[in-house]
Amino acid sequence: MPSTNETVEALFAEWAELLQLAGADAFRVRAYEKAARSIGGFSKDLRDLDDKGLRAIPSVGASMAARIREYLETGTLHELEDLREQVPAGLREMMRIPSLGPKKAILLHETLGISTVDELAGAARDGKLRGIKGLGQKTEENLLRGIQNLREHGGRILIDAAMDAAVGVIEALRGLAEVDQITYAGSLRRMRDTIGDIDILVASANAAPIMDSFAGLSSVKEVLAHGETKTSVLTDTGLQIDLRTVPADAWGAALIYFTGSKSHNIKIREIAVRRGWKLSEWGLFKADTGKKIAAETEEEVYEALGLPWIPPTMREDTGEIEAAFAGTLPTVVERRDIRGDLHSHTNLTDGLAPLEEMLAAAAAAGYSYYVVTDHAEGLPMTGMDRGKALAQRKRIATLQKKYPKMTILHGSELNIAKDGSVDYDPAFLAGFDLLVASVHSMFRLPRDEQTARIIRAMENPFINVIGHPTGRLIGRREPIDVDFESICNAAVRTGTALEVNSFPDRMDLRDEHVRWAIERGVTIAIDTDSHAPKHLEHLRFGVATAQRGWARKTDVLNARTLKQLRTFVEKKRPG
DNA sequence: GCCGTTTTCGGCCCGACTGTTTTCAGTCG
Repeated sequence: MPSTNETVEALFAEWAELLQLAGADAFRVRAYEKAARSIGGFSKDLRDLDDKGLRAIPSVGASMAARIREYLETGTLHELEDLREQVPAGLREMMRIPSLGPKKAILLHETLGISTVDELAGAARDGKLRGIKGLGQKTEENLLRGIQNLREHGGRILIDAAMDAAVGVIEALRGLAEVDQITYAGSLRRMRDTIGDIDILVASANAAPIMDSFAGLSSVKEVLAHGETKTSVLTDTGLQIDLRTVPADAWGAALIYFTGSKSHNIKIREIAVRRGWKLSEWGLFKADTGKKIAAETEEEVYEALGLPWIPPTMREDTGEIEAAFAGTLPTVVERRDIRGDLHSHTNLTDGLAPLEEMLAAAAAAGYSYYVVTDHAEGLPMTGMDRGKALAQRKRIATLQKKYPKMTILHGSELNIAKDGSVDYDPAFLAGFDLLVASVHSMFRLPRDEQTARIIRAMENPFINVIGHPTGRLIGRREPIDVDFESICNAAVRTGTALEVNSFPDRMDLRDEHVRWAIERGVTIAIDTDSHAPKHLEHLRFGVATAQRGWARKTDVLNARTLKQLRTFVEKKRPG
């Protein structure tokens, strides 16, 4: 469900790339990039803003505001259309190849007439790149390898796979005598829902042996760069891992730098520059004398800049720096705030483990309550029926005796039909403690129908949580098309929570939706949708997604006590 | 193209590494 803001963000980002390829001034390009990000992260719908409101968006001036207005009124951007005519679309595609930026793309286009990735691959194979100034044999090899890798792996991986790879490297290197500290940084530390490459940071006074060990790991297929403080490799699964080393006394500055995001870093560096300082991965220094001001910990560096420590998940330059200065940076929800899971399965339906094992895992996680929500009769493939549901409820009552500290609740994940109705009748629904309802089919309904369908489900007094609200499967299925604003309003009006599903290929709601939702007063539920005991560990991804959406503990239904949770359910039910 | 506890014009983040250079441009994060 691309919102207007997301659509305009994508258009401006494309505009920035096309400007680069048209040879425009670099600062002008950056202005478009900044505006794109700023619009994408803005919490009000562009359609609801007048010209003054548009210009209040950071990095949007008179010119950008006029263009946004043009798009809102005509559905098109005539200058962008002109640029598209001027610059072959294939050149943008070519810039996805590592080591190929706008300058080389232009050079290849102007000298050889190359305007697609395929043409480039052909030209490189035929040796046609030789002899062009600035391009040698090595460049030719790198481009061919880059194209192959792009075709085989095509970009980003899910966060759990990235985490496994990062932890693997860390475990392999942690034991080296030269390693003082080691951790992952980059988009993995910020917990974006997909990860492009992995950044590992090491504190050490003697980097060379670490670099060599890293380059020699058995999973390394190819060493892309091997310098004194930085080594980049490609693993056998096509994943790029960058290792950087810094002295221990620069750890904090380096961690900030390598955690990013890039735009967050740029903004705090600008703050440093305005004070006559210079911030880099080596520390915060006085620009004139080079005297060190701070470097050892993240807290010290932020404090020197006049800022509180900002959680990595919030470092996206979507207003966190301004909020930090104003003292309004929210204290975001933490893993330890979560008291239970509201969405889980067993092998009674499509889970992989029996009830006993799921409960044991939940108790081990320290939960004070846990809701078992197997699918309902509306999904025939699961073979569920009312008798089985009631039998499960009985078993739960028996098993409850084993868990004095954890209350086991009986729920179900209902299926939302095309018209918004769900499984079972009200009398049967009333027998459950808590109910999740989710879309499992008809993902391509028109926006009006899809929105009405979800809202009707929320109006059902027995439904407490909408599971994976947009239905996306990252890389495999687009989110359903709904009017998210209306969904949020209905969620607040009906007392229904929207789920942040922690499953790595869902992450749904996603970060931006969470931010929109909580700004509108929506209660969210951070669930794992576990189908096996080990899936309970995915909770941290959901918590991180909620943090990325600036959710506080008070915004989260399952950060509340059991009594408060029951009140939330009872308040909606009739009678 | 944006923006202003220096400014409505003249700035705009910083450093590592590669490749093809013989002093640096391009790319990346």
